[in-house]
Amino acid sequence: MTLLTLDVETTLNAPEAFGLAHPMHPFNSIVFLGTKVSGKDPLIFTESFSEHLIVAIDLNKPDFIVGSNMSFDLLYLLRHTKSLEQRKIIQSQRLWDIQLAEYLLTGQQAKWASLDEMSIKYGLPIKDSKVSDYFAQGIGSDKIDSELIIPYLIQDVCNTEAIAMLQMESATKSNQLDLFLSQMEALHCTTEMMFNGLEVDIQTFKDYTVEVATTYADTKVTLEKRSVEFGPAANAYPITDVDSSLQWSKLLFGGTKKVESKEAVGMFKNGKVKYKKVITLVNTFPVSGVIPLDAWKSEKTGKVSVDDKVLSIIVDKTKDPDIKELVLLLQQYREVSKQLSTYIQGLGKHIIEEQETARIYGRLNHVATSTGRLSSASPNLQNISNNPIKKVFVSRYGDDGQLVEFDFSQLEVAVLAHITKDTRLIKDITDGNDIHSELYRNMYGKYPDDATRKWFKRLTFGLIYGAGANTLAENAGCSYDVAKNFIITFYTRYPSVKDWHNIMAGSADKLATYDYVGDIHKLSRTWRWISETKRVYVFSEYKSTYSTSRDYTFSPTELKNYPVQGLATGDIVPMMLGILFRKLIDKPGVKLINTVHDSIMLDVRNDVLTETITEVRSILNKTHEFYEATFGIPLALKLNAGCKVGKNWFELTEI
DNA sequence: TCAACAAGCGCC
DNA sequence: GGGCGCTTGTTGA
Repeated sequence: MTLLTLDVETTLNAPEAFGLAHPMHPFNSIVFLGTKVSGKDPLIFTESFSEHLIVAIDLNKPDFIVGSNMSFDLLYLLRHTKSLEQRKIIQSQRLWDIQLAEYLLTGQQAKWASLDEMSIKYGLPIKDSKVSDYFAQGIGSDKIDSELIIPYLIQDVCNTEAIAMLQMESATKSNQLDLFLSQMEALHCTTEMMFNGLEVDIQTFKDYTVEVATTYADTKVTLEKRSVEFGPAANAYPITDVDSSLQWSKLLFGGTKKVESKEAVGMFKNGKVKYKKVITLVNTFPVSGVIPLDAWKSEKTGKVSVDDKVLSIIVDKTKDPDIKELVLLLQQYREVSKQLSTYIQGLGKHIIEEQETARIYGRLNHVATSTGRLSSASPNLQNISNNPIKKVFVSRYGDDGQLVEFDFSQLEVAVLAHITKDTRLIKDITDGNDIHSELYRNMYGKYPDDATRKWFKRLTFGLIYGAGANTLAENAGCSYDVAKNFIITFYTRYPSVKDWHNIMAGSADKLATYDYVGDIHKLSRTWRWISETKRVYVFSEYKSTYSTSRDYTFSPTELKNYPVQGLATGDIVPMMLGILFRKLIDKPGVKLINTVHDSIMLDVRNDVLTETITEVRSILNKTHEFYEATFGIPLALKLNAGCKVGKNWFELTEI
């Protein structure tokens, strides 16, 4: 086994808003590259970084390139390459990221494990903190004495290599290598996506900014005016900040306000009365006229929620037209304010303009979630509103290209069918039956219309996520009896789903053990469950909300959902990301640019559009074959992917 | 003054 | 009901 371990030290020149070390920022570059080949001494390079790496690959033919949080290093190295050929050599290698490996080995418990943390765990010497202190102060490697940084870098690569060796041994023992290798391929893919970034149309962005900012300003002024004018009761809580949910709660549902008054406490020698400022708490009048449910009250603060759901209930129930108008206005304000601050200003901060391009380079994280899903940050490109803001994301090829989005159809339901092996659910999905409509018919004897189906879907998803009848009713806005009846209908139609839910709950209770923290055992138990892909899930007991016989219980929702979410969007989608990466990386005019849980987005030049869509579709429709080839287990049903194409992310049409 | 927490809300 | 990340206001050291 030959490992080629690497670590880069870089400048920290990007503006604060980007994160000083942003690997795609033009102000940043590598200062030192440290490499180590198994059995040899480490080497330090101060120039021609990618060339040196390529020479090392060529000479040593490593089995793996090893690093910690490798996408960081790889993005720098890819940026430093001078040709596509050089990039291909780096990207042809297999990877072993010790941070990702640690995350998988610990059942997603070690999130963002640092090299220091791992060094301690694996019994290795940890480094002097002087260099880390400089980094913490925003001083880049170019400004640090190389006498100081070189030993630091050498120790890093040595520890990284040693950790990788121990992890490989461990992963082999636990039979997890298939999963690890698949996940490392996915890491290559997401690194490529981060490298490519998303092209932004600056003019569209500016126009949309003006539009939303205007609406925002108008709405805010009106809302402020109305909230001040408003006062059927003299002691209603005064709104001084329309962004404060606390103030709205006190206005709508009552609370306390501080009232300042003067109190005579005696007399000065000159005969004047001596006063003291006194602050008294006064109860304020609840203007909404709606009695809040206990469920709306925060457990920790006792505050009554004024989220959108509660506001809608007030709008429905209130008899006072002024209240209704005020609350509707608040809902409008909340919406436009979210758009402006999170999406317009938030995205704007991340645009990097260079020569002819304007791009957003977000981060796709592999070590952030409990289920193995990917997450996205800086900015989060997985929660962009489905509204015209998405028009700003366009093809980098301009009029000569299109954005293409592939979506797995009802992925989590299909994966539930696979896990539970429920024959009816497998048949429904395979035959293309709409499970929501079928369940509705089972319950009511007829098929639903479109609006009814849309409402009814919430019940299906709620159940898959593990909700009980109470929460189901609350969330879907139906009676407890309807929710209860739905659960019976679902479990009757798909009995193996019921069995599996019961088995998970029963096994957790039966097989859980008390872990030790130091030498004291924890009050709550832990259950480690290993999936067929050998991904480990860790379930812990929580303090019961209800007063049951036991103080701590497992969350049934976690037990029901982790395995489904994990297999679907933690194992299967990343596996396909890795496969697509290998198939598409050599193709001119095709760029992998983003993934949102069950979807994969490409930027494609028009001259290769048709062939690319045909190829990707055919690959994704063979997901079951890749699954069996990767994990040695047949998938109980075929997965299907849809495809949408368009000039921008908002205007995509199904093809 | 700053960091942590809470509320709220966007996506799958 | 599950999983995230970002923005704003609040709170408390």
